[in-house]
Amino acid sequence: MDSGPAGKVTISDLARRLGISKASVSYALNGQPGVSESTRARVLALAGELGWYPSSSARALSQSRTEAVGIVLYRDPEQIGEEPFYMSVLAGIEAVLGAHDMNLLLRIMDPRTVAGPQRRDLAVYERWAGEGRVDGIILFDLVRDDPRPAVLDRFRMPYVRLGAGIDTPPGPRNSNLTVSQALGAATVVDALHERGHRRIAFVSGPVGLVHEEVKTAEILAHAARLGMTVALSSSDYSADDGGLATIALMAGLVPGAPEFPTAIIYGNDLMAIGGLQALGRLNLSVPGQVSVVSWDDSILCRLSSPGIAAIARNVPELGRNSAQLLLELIAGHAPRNLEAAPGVLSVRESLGRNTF
Amino acid sequence: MDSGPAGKVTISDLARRLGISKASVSYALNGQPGVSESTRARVLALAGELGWYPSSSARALSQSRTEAVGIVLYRDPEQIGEEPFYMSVLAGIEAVLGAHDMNLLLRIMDPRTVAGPQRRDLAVYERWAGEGRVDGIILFDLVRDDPRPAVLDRFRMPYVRLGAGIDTPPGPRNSNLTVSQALGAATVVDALHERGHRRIAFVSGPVGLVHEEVKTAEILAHAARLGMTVALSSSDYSADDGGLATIALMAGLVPGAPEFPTAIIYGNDLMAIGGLQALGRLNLSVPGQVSVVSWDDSILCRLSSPGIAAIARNVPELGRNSAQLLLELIAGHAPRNLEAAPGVLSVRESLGRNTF
DNA sequence: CTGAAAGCGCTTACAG
DNA sequence: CTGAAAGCGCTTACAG
Repeated sequence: MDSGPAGKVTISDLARRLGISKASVSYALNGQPGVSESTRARVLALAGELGWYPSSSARALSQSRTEAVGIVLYRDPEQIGEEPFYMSVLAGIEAVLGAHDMNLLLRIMDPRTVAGPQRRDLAVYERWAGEGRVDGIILFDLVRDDPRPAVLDRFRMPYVRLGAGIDTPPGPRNSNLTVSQALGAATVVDALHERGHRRIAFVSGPVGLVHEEVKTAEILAHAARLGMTVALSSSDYSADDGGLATIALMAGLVPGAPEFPTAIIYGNDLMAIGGLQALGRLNLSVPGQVSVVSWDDSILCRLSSPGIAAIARNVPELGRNSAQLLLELIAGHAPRNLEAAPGVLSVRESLGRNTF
Repeated sequence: MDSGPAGKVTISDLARRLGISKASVSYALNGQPGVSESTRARVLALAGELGWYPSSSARALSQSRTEAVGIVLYRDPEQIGEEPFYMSVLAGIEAVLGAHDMNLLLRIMDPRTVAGPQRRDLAVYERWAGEGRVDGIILFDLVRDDPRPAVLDRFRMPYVRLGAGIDTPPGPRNSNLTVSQALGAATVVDALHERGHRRIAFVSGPVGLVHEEVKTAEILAHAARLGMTVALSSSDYSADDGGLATIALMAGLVPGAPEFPTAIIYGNDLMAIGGLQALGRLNLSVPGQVSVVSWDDSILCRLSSPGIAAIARNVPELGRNSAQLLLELIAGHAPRNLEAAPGVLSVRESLGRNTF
C-alpha cells in the first residue's frame, strides 16, 4: 500500500529496517529453511509493504538462470504475418512458459536482407548462448546439416528441435519433438488414391528444410507402393511463388493427358492458396480437373473458395509439447524425444474424384 | 578458433592471462579510453581467441540496463494466430530492435482463463517492472481508464502506447504512436456516401478498447455531417462473433426498408469475414444488397470471395515507429508523440453501389 | 596509461 | 535459528 519506490527496494533495505542479516531475508523470501517462522512473516510483510521485487539481473547472475527461453524466426516477416502457423505455435509455447513464470525472448529476422552465404541468425544464437541470455532455445525450421546445434552444443545450451524427423536421436543436452511425415504422407496419398487419382504432384516448401525433404520422400514412397506417380516441384512457402511453381508444373500439359497431374499437394497453406489462384488463371477447374490439398490447415484453407482440403495438425499442442521438453531439459532432466500426434485430413471442396 | 569453453570465459580470465587488471580489460573491450592501443589489441585478440562474451546478467546488474523490451499480448491466442496484424506489427518492431541489438520479451496471455474481475496481464507488467527485467514496454490494445500506465509509472518504466488517440499527451516517461481514426472514418464513410449509401452499420471490436470507441465516435460524426445514419453493434474481433453481431443487426430487416443498412463496416478483418458468411446465410448478397468494408486489410480480405474492401494501413511501419519511440525513451530522450500515416482504402468487390 | 577497490543485488556455504 | 563473508561477472570512479 505504499506510494511507490523512489528507487529500487533491495534485500539490504529490508535487512536494515528489520535489523537482521541479508541472508535471513533471502532465506525468508525464498521459502528456504534457516529462519524462524516469525522472522519469515515479518520479512514477507515488509517486502509486501515496500513493494519489493527480486532483481532479475542479480538473481540471474548469482544463479546462472535467466528464466528466459529463446526463439529465432528466420523467415520473411511478411510471410510470417500471413501464415497462422507461427503465432499458433508461439501461443502454445507461451501457455506452458507462462505457467512456469518463464519468459520468451523472440527474434524475427528477415533472411532476404542477407549479404553473404552465411545465415545471419547464427550470430544471434551464438550471442544468446555466449552471453548466457537464455536458459534454453527452441529450434524451428530445421535444415539438412543444420549448423545451429553445433553452436549451441559448444556453449552447452539446452535446446529442443521442433519438427525433427522421427529418427533424430536426442543429444546430451537436447530433446526433439518429432513429427512422423510418413503418417501424413500416407493419409493424403491414400485419400487421393481412393478418389481415383493416379498421377499427382507435390509442391514442397524450400529445398533444404528437413521436414520438406522428408515429406517428399514419404510421398514418393507411399505413392510408389500404390502404383501412383508423382511430379515434384518446390517453392518458398509464399502464395505468389506457390502460384509460379504451379504454373511451371502444369504449363503446356493437356488435361487428361497421361502426364497431367490430377491432384496437387502443397507443403503449406499459403502455397496452396497461390496454387489455387494459378490453376484458375490456367483455366483449370478445382476440383473438376485438379484436386488440391494443403499439408497444413488454417483459416486460409477454410476461407478459400473452394475450401482447401488439408492435413490438420494441432499446432498449439506442438508448441506446448516443445516448451515442455525444453523446461524438462532446463530443470536438468534427461533428454527425450516426443512424437507429435499425426494430422488428420480435413476434407473440403478442393478434394474431388479424378474424372479423367 | 578454440574448441569451446569448458565453462564461461570471464574478464578475470582475460586479465589473468594477459597479466593486467580487470579494469583495463573492461575498458579495452568496451572501446573506452583508458588503455593503450597495444593493450587494447592484445585484449581483443585474446577475447576473440577464447570466445569471450559479456555476461548479460552481470552487465545488466552493473548497468541497470537489460537490453530487452517487453510486450504482453492479452488476447485469445487462437485469434492472434488468425489475425495477421499481430505478427506483422511484431515483425516491424523486431526489425528496429534487432538493428539495435535489443531483445524482445513476449508474453501471450489468454484472457479467457480469467477468474476474477482483474486483468491478469497487470501482474506481468508489475513483475517485469519490479524485477527490472526489461528497459521499456510497448502497450497494445489500450482501453478506457487503462490501468497499465499507472503501474508502469510507479516503477518509472518507459513505455509507448501503440494506437493512442491523437489527443493523448506524452507523459514524463512515455511516448505515443497516435492514430487518427478521424481520417480512417472519413475515408470509409466518404467511400460509402459516394456510392449512394445513406444508412450504414458499424460492427466495432470490444467495447472499452479506446480505438474502437474512437472509431465509433468518428464514424457517427462524419456520417452525421453527410446526413447518413449509423446502426451500431460490437463484437469480440472473432469471425464467429462478427457473424453473430451481423445476424443480430440484420435479422428481421427487409432489404430496401428504410431501417435496412446497405453497408456494414467492421472493426477488423476477422469480423468482416464472419460477417460476410453470416450475410450469405441470411441470403443477402454482397455487394448486391449489402456492401462490406473492413477497417484493417490483410490476406484474409484479399482471399475472401468476394474480396473485402478494406482500410489498408502500413502495419509493420506501426511496429517500427513504436519501437523507435521506445528506444528513444530508453536512451533518455524526451517523450514525444508520432502520428501514424493514415490508411488508404483498398477497393474490392465487397464494396458496391447502393441499389435501393 | 594502469591497478586496486567498491558496487550492482542477489545466493549460499560456513561459523556461531 | 542467525550473521558475517565470499562470490556471480561486470562497470566505474579513484589513486598512482
